[in-house]
Amino acid sequence: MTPQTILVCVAWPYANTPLHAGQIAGAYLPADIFARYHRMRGNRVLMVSGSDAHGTPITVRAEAEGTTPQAVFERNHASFVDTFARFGISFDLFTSTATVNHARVAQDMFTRLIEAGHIYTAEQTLLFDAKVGRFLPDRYVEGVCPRCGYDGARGDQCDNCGSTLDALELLQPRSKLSDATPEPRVSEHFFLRLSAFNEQLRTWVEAQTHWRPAVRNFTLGLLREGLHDRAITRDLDWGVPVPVPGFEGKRIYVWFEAVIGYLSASMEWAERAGDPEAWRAFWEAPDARAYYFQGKDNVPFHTTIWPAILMGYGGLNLPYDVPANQYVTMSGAKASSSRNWAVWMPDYLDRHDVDPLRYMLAAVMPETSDADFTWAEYVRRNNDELVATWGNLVHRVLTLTRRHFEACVPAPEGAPAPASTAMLARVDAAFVEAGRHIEAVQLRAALQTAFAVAQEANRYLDERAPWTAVRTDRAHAAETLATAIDVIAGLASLLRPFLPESCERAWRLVGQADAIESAGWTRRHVEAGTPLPEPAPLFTKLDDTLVEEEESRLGQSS
RNA sequence: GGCAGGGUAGCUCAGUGGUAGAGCAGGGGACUCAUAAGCCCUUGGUCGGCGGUUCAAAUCCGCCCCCUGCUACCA
Repeated sequence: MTPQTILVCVAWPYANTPLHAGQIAGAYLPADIFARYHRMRGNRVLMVSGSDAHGTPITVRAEAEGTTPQAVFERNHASFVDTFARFGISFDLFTSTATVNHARVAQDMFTRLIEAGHIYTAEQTLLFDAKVGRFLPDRYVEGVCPRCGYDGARGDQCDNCGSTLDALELLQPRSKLSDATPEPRVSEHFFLRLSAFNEQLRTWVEAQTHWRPAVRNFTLGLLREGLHDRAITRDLDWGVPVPVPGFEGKRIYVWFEAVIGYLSASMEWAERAGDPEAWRAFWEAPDARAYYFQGKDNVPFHTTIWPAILMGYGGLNLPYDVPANQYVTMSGAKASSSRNWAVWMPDYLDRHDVDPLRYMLAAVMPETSDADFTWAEYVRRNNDELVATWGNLVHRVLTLTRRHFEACVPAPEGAPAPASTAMLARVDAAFVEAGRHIEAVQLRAALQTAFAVAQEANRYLDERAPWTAVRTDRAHAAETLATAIDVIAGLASLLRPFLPESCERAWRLVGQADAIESAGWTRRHVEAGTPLPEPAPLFTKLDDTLVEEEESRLGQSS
């Protein structure tokens, strides 16, 4: 089979707070599992993302802290890089939108879209906060709702009556940044002619029948209503400068500029790899596929705006799939930075192992609906599933083999038992089935497929009872244990996209010295006579007191 | 309000026309290699509500209720 070319694009985290487990489950973990699988298959994979350095919330946060946007960005970017490294998110490049390269690529795209007539200028009346000297996004204006009189409506919407508002309509408006009364000012901005792409997008999306229903239907809904042209520049000083004379004080707006990061990061990767043209294989080859992993809040940007930009620019591949996840809630409530309602990744990684969380998040991955994270469920899944089903399988087989067969893989005599042949066939079938699930980005199902094999292997062992057979029929026990070791080697590969660290250890425990991925996406046969090291448990059983300790951290001000 | 997704066993969820499923929790049992793990059996559900189509509906249609998200200048 000829290798496929797979571009794995992952949402650009906003560099104003550290990452929490919900973001990991929404985009980074599924992307990583998907990329690791395709690499094991021998496919050509490029997985990129980076920190989104720009945008008003970063400047607001910098002011609140008495520091600079640059400092806020740098601190959180360093935190992201550290989290991904420790959590095993295997980016080929994790960069940022603060690079010279990114600014150049974004400006080039901006310029080319102007030349092609897809971007035009128009005047806009916006609210301006004279006290902080800044134009205000609608969300940063509060006031009295003109519909219901509620005092506390935001510039975009009234939470009391649900009306969609225009910030200019608010009575007694006040700036959330300074409490000043904002004043309307006229400013000239660039607009992306999204409306012109509406029908082209609709035809395209209708053909994407492999997309998740939530993503496709939602997008078709947007297109049915009709896209509006959007302003893509802002009166800010933090961001990528508008590359047009007379607009020196303005910046390209983040959502237009950040999605271009997928392309600029691919180019940066190619440059660093010493082959500056290497990105083209992922972006220009007709059979290359691009997958965009992210949370549901980012769907419109990846199914309408970014494709429209690509259509306008020309010559680059549109997304093949946008497997957006729903949200992971924390003990029933939406994750929130301000209320400290989240599992913060740097904290988690300081206190716990990586794979139990990767397992938990993959097992409840919110592929079709929101999923809930509780520490009780985390402990249960660790103890009942990782430790008891998979870890114990490895441990019982290896301790038994070590004790009775001189710490080497036993040599079976004669033809294998039908039950053993069936067991190995089950493992082989699981590679096909799990692979099919992963390629369809149904990762929960793929993990279940692998775990069903571990359960089956425990059943197989109980039926064959090698601990009894070893006293009466040594050849029978030898054959069973040799088979079980092959099953473990297979499971180590099957589970490795999900649990890279512990699968690496399992691989060593069955006497393998090479890299686990060199076996590819197949079961490796472990040769008779292979020496086995002293077995050590793959996972640690957790105490229930952990639940209380961790839950007490939720909602506390840190 | 509009749009989208979801509402199935105590919990977490699978199941898109043909006699309701899995894991965990609860109950019982045989075993003993293993981190008292694993294995077998079992209790448990008017599939959100009402109506309709059909020989047959968790599944298709209509209305309603509840949860989540989006609603375009937060990204």
